[in-house]
Amino acid sequence: MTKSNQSSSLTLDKQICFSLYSASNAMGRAYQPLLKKLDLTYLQYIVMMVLWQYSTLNVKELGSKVHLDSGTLTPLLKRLEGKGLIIRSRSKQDERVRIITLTVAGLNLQEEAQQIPNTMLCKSKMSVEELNKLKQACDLLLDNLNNAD
Amino acid sequence: MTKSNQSSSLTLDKQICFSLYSASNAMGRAYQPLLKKLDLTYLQYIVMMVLWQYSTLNVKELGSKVHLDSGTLTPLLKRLEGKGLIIRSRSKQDERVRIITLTVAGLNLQEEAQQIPNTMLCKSKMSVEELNKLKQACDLLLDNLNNAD
DNA sequence: AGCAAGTATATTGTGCACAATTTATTTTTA
DNA sequence: TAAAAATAAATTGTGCACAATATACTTGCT
Repeated sequence: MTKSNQSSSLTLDKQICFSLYSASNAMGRAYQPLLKKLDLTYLQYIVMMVLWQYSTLNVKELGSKVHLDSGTLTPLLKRLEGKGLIIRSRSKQDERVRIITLTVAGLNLQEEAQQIPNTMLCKSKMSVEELNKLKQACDLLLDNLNNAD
Repeated sequence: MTKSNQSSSLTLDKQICFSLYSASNAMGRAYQPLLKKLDLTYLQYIVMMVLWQYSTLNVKELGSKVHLDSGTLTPLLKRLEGKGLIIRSRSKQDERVRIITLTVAGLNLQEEAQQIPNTMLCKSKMSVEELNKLKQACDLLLDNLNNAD
């Protein structure tokens, strides 16, 4: 009576999460040469994208959109401020709240980013249909894990 | 003639890669309470899993299995050695090569990890079929990005 | 043999992620 | 209205990821 070689055995090739993790790392590496031209990291690019869409947000609103907290965002936002892409001001109504606003330079950077999604689509060598199925599965998993029992 | 609201517009909800990235982060967070009992991080758990399967490997072989290089693995392996789970010896034939071997304590840890895959399966609230499709899509994407033009 | 090229691992430096704690401010409630 | 609870953001400390470089050793070439 042995426990090995069952369906849930501890071998790397059966680990769904490890495939997810490796694909996510590979994705980050694939973005890097494209983002180098904009002098952004992947997460900085994501945060800029949120700001291109919403113009102004506080740290909590931003964090809920990107699923990250101030421990990650505060130093990142300081770096974006250092590059002159955003301004970190405080709310007059509630002094606890940091308001993040795009600068003109930050807004103008959007133009340089226009080609990135299509370039990444090509790199993936997958169809839009396949990728959308992948996205839906990831979104479902994220939801299920975040709303745990 | 505006560029906004095209199919490849720069909005977060259309980013497949961001869903992948967020799901991968959420996965790591979900593992953490389970791995805390073994005093392992997610990547340490993955490396131990490879060693439970192969018993002994050098850094390059290990790196090719987990898709990571010595910059990530060397400090991680030193930590596992510090916990008494592995031994980092050198090859007699080729002094450049580090040979990683399980200790008895490292081998015995496998038993405590047996329930983790099933616990994670429950947390995902997804079917094995859905998860396998997700895994296949991730594996394909990883392959396509790694074997770039 | 001697040296150039190649290989395996280690090191360095930057930037996430995240848990845990702290600080500052606001709101609630006794 | 003063203390308690709640909230927003910042800080601290650990451990990845990864590019770039360095070190040490081995192999191939002449």
